[in-house]
Amino acid sequence: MVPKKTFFNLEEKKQDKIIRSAISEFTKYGFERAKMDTIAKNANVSKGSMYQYFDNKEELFLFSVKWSIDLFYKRYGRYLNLKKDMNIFDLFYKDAKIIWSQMMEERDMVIFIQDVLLGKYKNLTDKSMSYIMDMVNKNTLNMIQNGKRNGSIRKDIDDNLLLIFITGVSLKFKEHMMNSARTQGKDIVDEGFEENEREIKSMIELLKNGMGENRCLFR
Amino acid sequence: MVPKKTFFNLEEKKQDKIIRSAISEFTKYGFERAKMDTIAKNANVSKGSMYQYFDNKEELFLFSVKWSIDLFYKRYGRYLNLKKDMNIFDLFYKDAKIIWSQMMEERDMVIFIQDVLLGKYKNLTDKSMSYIMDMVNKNTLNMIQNGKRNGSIRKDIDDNLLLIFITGVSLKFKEHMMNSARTQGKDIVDEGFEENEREIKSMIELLKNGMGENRCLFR
Amino acid sequence: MVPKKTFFNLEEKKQDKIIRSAISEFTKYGFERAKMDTIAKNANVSKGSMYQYFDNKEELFLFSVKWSIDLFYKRYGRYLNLKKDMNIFDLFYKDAKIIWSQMMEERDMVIFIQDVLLGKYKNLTDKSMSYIMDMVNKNTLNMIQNGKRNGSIRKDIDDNLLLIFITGVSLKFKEHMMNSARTQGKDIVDEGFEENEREIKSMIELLKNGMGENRCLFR
Amino acid sequence: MVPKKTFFNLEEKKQDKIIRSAISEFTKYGFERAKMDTIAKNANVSKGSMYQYFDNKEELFLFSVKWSIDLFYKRYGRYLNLKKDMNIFDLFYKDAKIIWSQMMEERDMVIFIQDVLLGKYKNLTDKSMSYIMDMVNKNTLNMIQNGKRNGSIRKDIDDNLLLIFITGVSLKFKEHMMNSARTQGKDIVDEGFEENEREIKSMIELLKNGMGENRCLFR
DNA sequence: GATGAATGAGAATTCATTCAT
DNA sequence: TATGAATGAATTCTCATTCAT
Repeated sequence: MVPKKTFFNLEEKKQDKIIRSAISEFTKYGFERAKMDTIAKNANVSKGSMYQYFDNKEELFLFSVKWSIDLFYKRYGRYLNLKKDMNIFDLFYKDAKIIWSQMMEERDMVIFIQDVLLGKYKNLTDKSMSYIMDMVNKNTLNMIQNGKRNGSIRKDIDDNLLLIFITGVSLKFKEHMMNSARTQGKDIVDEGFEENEREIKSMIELLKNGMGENRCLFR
Repeated sequence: MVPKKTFFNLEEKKQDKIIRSAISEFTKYGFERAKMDTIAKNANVSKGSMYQYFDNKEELFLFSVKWSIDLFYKRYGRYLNLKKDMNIFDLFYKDAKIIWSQMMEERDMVIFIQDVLLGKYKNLTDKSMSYIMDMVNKNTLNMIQNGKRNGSIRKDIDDNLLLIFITGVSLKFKEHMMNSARTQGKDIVDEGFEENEREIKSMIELLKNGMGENRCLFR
Repeated sequence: MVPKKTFFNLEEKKQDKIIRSAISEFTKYGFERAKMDTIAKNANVSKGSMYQYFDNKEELFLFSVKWSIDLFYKRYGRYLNLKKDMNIFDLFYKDAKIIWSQMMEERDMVIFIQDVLLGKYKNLTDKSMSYIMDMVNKNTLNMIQNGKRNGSIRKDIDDNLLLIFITGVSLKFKEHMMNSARTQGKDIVDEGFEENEREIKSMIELLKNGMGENRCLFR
Repeated sequence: MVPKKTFFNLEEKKQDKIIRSAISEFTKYGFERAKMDTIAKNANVSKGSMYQYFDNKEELFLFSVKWSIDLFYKRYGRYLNLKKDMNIFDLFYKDAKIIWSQMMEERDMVIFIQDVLLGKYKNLTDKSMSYIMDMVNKNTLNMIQNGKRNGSIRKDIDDNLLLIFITGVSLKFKEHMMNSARTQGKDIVDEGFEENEREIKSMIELLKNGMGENRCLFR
């Protein structure tokens, strides 16, 4: 998962270009059909150079995953963070909004991460996948525990089941949003978001109060 | 997606063996790395024959998907069916139980279907994937509409969002169960199920009433 | 060192052609520079087929070695054999004669074996080289022990040193003969052999009685 | 075979280091698999610099050969030299002893030279190999002629055959010693030599008097 | 002179698919 | 129909050599 140092000697801009080229190719074609040659060319780099940076295609892939997650958190982590009084439902809201806005400028990366999380590359990532899952889950688990403490989350259900519950909804919902974004193209941006916002809120409502009918009306 | 008639001329047992061999290979290695040769050998069939039954690897894959779904419904469909008064939560319960018991004898197929549903083969299945998704979603959507009608599901939220909601939880939860089954090995069967049953019920509770704290106690 | 069974399914003629092509290529260019493609083409076989017969270039090489030795012994072994009363000097004589005549029809193979014995492929063969060395040395060692017993070889010197002594001379002398054969082309055959015979006899004289001056004249 | 003058501008120490690094690499991996990069790194020199010193890998190799021989003769030549009354058997003795002691401190170089002499690099060296062979053979041939003149070597056998005879034994025997040295590690030094000395003397005995039984006892 | 990043020609190897028997 | 040998396009990966700094 670690590129050779030669990679880190490159200008950051170039590093960027290479990884983005890789991400784009992997997302488009999957791991096997992705060609090193194409990745190289799209990054304006020679095939040979790629092998000075990475031992092989798998290294490149694994590092692309790490890079994506890291970048995502570096960029958007602060939005997600984690004020004492923030609860998991706000997090879901913010998270969804971020994903949505991200889809506008970083669609490749977002889709790539989504694919990874959905297990599209299971065979490859099982090894080092823990890295991402840990990162993602730790945060959520934290929120859940906070929520239990401050009374916004019910205490009678195991943390891990709650994690599965929210993660499941979250993944599928992100996928749904991404499909919308994909379909709508890059132009929608704001108008698109209104409709979207309504959906996000509905989802949060479901997370909070479930889909059963006779829920408390006064809430 | 349609094998040649030669395939259907085979004894059913042989058809079975071939598809199961394919499923196992695809699950283990993904589409690209799956080898026709290995699939053939594991089915005690010659490589050449495979091409008398299927035009190419993709056909084989696509048919394997169809076959899996069909078999699944043939076998377990009656359990899922669809009495007028059954609600989606009962469905979830049954579904989960089935998956669990299925993992014992048909783990390859179950995992394969799960992978397909999670989008691992998106690139391939986009074309004809609709087939399954339709089948699965139509059912669920039906239930949702039923539920709304008979008062077990809230009416203020869009059908499709409810679909996403329940599907998301369902997928992730199945994955969780499958991992448990995998870890525990084939021997657990019954003991394993007690713990499992508790989890299923917790999940249904969450689906129904959400994870928020101040839910109505009188329910 | 073992080809896949597919190789042995081939007509013996074809097997022959393939290995001879390999031997010729290895001898001409050494292991690294030898191209699978060329070997395949010269054997009227496709590159892909080569990999149905052998796992990789190294397997092919290793098997070529084994094949050469085996063939050599199958063909000429009987000449070398090993009558009770044959002594090592006769063996040397026969051996040299065989090499010489072999150079006429099997020059590639002979040169190849010679190269292997001389250690040209040391890096590759160290692993399984034992096979040949054993074969060659066991025979010679036998002769030496026989010789000691029947009084044609001095007993005051360690078997292994005698082995080194005779092997050293033998290798270098074969090389010398091969160079002659190479230089003279294929036409010499018989005339060439007269001169050759004189040399062989000189060598045996040296092996027997050494190069010191005051050797016993009555011998 | 001639490095660029830039090479000779280097401190002698550095020249040394570079060539030794090359020798070590060539010996370990053979010419093709030897990497310029590794050679450079082990000599604490940049890959680019290597190409300021040598036109290409082959030049480097060829010069390494020359350098080895020259060094060998510079260091040990005086021991070998060539007093009027020295005979070839003394030479063999000295030679062997030197090799043995050399194996202790210059094992890389010794092995390298041995490989060259055995023809491991035949394809490469054929061109300029004459340089070494000439050097080595001229000496030996001289000795032989001396020996014939002063009565220590029989006159009835052709010089070149005698050359082959002694060279063959010599090469194989050196190889044998080198293997011993390799096996025993660097610590043996003196104890190892006793056993060794016996072997050397046996070899000379064989060279002088041959391996035949009924040699003259009065000698 | 020194450096090490960049290059790309070249080779090994893989495997879906074809096809003669 | 069944077989499995044959094929070659396609791809990964290597490394000597060049060249800008």
